[in-house]
Amino acid sequence: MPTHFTGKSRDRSILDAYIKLMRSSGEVHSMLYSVARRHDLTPSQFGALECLYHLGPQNQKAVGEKLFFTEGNVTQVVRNLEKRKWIQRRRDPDDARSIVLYISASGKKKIQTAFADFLGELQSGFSGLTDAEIQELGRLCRTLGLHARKTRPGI
Amino acid sequence: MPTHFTGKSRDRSILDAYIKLMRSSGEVHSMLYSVARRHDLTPSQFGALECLYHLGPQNQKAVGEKLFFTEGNVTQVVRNLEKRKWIQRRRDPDDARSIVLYISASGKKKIQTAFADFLGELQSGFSGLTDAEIQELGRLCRTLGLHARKTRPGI
DNA sequence: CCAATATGCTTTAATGTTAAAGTATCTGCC
DNA sequence: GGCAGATACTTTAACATTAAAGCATATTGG
Repeated sequence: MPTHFTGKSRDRSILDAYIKLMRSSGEVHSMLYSVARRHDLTPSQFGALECLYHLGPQNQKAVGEKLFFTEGNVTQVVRNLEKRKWIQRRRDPDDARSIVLYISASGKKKIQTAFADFLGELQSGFSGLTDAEIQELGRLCRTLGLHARKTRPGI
Repeated sequence: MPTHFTGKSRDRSILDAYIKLMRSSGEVHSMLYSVARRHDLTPSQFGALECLYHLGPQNQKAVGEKLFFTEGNVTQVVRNLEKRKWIQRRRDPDDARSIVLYISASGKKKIQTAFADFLGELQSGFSGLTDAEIQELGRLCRTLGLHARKTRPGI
């Protein structure tokens, strides 16, 4: 959202930072999109596989929360991953409502390759920043994210 | 994309910053989403109206580039805005291929209200950061965005 | 124990987005 | 002038996402 808003100084800084935040995250998302595409995945599938790969088996609810999916969306993404044999779904013996997701051997292989590819792209993307700047960016985003979440109505 | 990746130090910083960037931008996008929804707009419609409001009449191509829409998507968003009488579309007399978009009086009113609402949310979201931090965040995002874009294949 | 409510997931319909192919117009080069 | 390629937009089909309603199972309070 480009803007020529001319208001109070802090408001201008906020809008400016907002635009740059959304632009940069958009660019980075484009990277993920093109990497995922190259490996025959959607960004959502990539995220879900990565989540199961690095964090271990979890139920759909947990995956959905981590990736900001809506409930119905998790069902869809997970169904497609199962169709491709990259994950397995098993009823949780302790809670019959819940379905636990396990990444398969082929799923691991798929995400390992795709993830390495993505990391390579990220390295290029972040190449203009020093280590200290990268950490500072992380810190600022974290603070922003927490406040934004707290502020959001209905959560 | 949450991760427990354990690799080289810089890689870890990059992935950590990446996650926080995407989380915070996601939260901020949720703000836009809920504000837009409250005003009976989609985020895309909000963006397009804001663009025409603050930057003046432009053709569809220009709007699409600024908002990262695909061509087909611009057509759709703009058609819906015209249906609601918030914009007008006029052939460019100097280039018959091009259609220039003008925001209408009711469109202005709509975006003024919605934009003020959104700015209020942004102020809350950024309330945890000092002016200097906000500017630093903007600077870091800008650098990242430029590098990421340059890096992206096929642009 | 039972009823009321909450939770985890699925289904559905509406909508948004994308990529690719198509149409009309313009520009540059011979 | 006229052809070849570029440009601005539209259309289409496939797919992703959302909200809302529905279903089965768990949990809580009487």
